[in-house]
Amino acid sequence: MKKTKQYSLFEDNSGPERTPQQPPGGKAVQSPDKVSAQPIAHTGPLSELAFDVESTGRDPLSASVVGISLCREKGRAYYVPIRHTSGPNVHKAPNILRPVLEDAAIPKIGHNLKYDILILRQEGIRVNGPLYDTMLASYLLNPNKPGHSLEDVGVEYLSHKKKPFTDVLGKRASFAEAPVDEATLYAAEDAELAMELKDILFDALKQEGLERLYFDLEMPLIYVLADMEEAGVKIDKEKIEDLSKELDREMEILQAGIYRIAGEVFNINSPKQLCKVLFDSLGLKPLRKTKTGYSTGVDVLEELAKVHELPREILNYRTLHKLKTTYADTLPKLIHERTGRIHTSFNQTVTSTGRLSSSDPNLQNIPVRGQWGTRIREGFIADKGNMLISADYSQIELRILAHISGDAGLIDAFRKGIDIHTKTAADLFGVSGEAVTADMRRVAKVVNFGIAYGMSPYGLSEALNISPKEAGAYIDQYFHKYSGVRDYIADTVKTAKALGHVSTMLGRKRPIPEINSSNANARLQAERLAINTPIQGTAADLIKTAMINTWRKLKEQRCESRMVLQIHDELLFETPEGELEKMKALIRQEMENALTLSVPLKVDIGWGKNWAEAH
DNA sequence: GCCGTCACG
DNA sequence: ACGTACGTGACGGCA
Repeated sequence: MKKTKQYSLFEDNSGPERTPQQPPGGKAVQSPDKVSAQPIAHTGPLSELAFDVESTGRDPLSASVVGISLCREKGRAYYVPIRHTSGPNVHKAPNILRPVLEDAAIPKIGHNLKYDILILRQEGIRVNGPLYDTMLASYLLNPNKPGHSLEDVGVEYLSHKKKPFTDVLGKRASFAEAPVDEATLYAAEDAELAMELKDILFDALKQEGLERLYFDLEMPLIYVLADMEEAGVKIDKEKIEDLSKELDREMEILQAGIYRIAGEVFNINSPKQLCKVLFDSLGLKPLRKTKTGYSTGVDVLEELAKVHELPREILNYRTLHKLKTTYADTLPKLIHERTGRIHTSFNQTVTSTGRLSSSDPNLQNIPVRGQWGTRIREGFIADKGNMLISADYSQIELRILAHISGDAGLIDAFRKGIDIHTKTAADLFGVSGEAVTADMRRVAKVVNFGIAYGMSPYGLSEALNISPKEAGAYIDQYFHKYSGVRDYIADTVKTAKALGHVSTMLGRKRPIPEINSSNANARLQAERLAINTPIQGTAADLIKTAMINTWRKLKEQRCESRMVLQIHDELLFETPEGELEKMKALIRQEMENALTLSVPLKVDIGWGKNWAEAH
């Protein structure tokens, strides 16, 4: 269907006519200081539009739009000031841009579009349509890179160094205070750069077979993540603050005990001072070194706890300190003044495997273990009249291992719904399923996890506190019983050596540069990455697919339920109580059928007034 | 700004 | 002989 709608972006000519400036050297960045100054879409349908938003502040839920830079063809970028000037056009600008940005038929080009989308929502503009995000394109082309800023990508693909932001900012408090002509030169550069990068990067995506992954998965996910970030999650401020005080009292007691046992007062949080106390004053044996001294990590202190009472108390203190400083003290301060909720950022271009990450704050590492973990999760609550639903994939990585390895025994076990750790234990110890003891199952569970990480006999021996020889025997027995897994690992490493990269089920690629290294350690490390990445990455592909499908269903069916968090194999929803039953069925349907594997997918669903109940 | 440590999957 | 399980982010200490 051919698009017939036409836009005259700046047909409102109520402002004074102005001749666009042509900067020296003919650099085609033009600087109208009024919205009406320069029509850039005066004829014909707009086939695509690169844009970039300049805003006040870094919080996309509070920042206002200072101006929007636009580019519809290479070499002609414009800046539309919105907060820079006063006058009749200032308030019209968003209204003139809205029909273009909201038109689902017009593709939008930009770098980190989720951010611009969220800021534009503060102006009441809801961006729609296909998104060509150059940051995501760069990420898919090489997820190993440490960063994908517009600066990074511009330098790599166009050898283009951006004008430093500090140049335009100078000593000014905000971009909005910069003279419009200066602001234009800076702002329009971003839109133009994204426009230029788009063709290069999207040609490369096609070349690399990453187009489907981009257009079917990562691009639609932008809208899902924007909604999740905007929704945020509610916490019970008083409950968490009370918890902080309680943790403080507990820590006081532990601290006093530690000083008494140690016979001196010192900073328990200083590994350096702790080393002096443990290894000098008390004369305990250091078990392991770090780059800077002796290790006081949890495994060392666990071992030392067998011969002295202090290490156990240090561990207890550290647990409370961690929970207090990272969660109990911090979360209440992050409640957004406008929404009353906590809003994380889901980062789509960070991990090497395809997973998301969460930051500012990280809501993917909220404590779950122990009584204190439960207490903190009780502080994550549903809004009035709502419930939280937690839906998590059961044994997802092992199911994916079963699928991609094609191992007959593993596939058979999952198809029959057999407890996989019990089954592995029976195979490792040569007993029947009924004869598997709790301890045998514990060992099998560690082996199952280790397999997906490419573990060594030594690694397993450390995890199980057994000898490397025994550990090696378990591994040999595992591969004897699960020869499909053994062959998968061998094939994956071989393929990685030949191609220099590994792939997930949906074609996501991760370069493994050290796979043929002459340095044995680097090579072995690379082999572990090669083994693990297709598993972890396919799990990421799967849950991202489920997120998009579920989100679309929620829209289609006009549900009020919202997806609020993703924690790698779990989705958290906030649901009006009246939608609870419908949602449980919908979520299960979408998550269990997101991809078709040779084994069934199983999703465990819980619900409640808070995250502890729902989990 | 790095390091060690530890919260999560 | 070697170091030793995959992926993250945030905190306090210290230079």
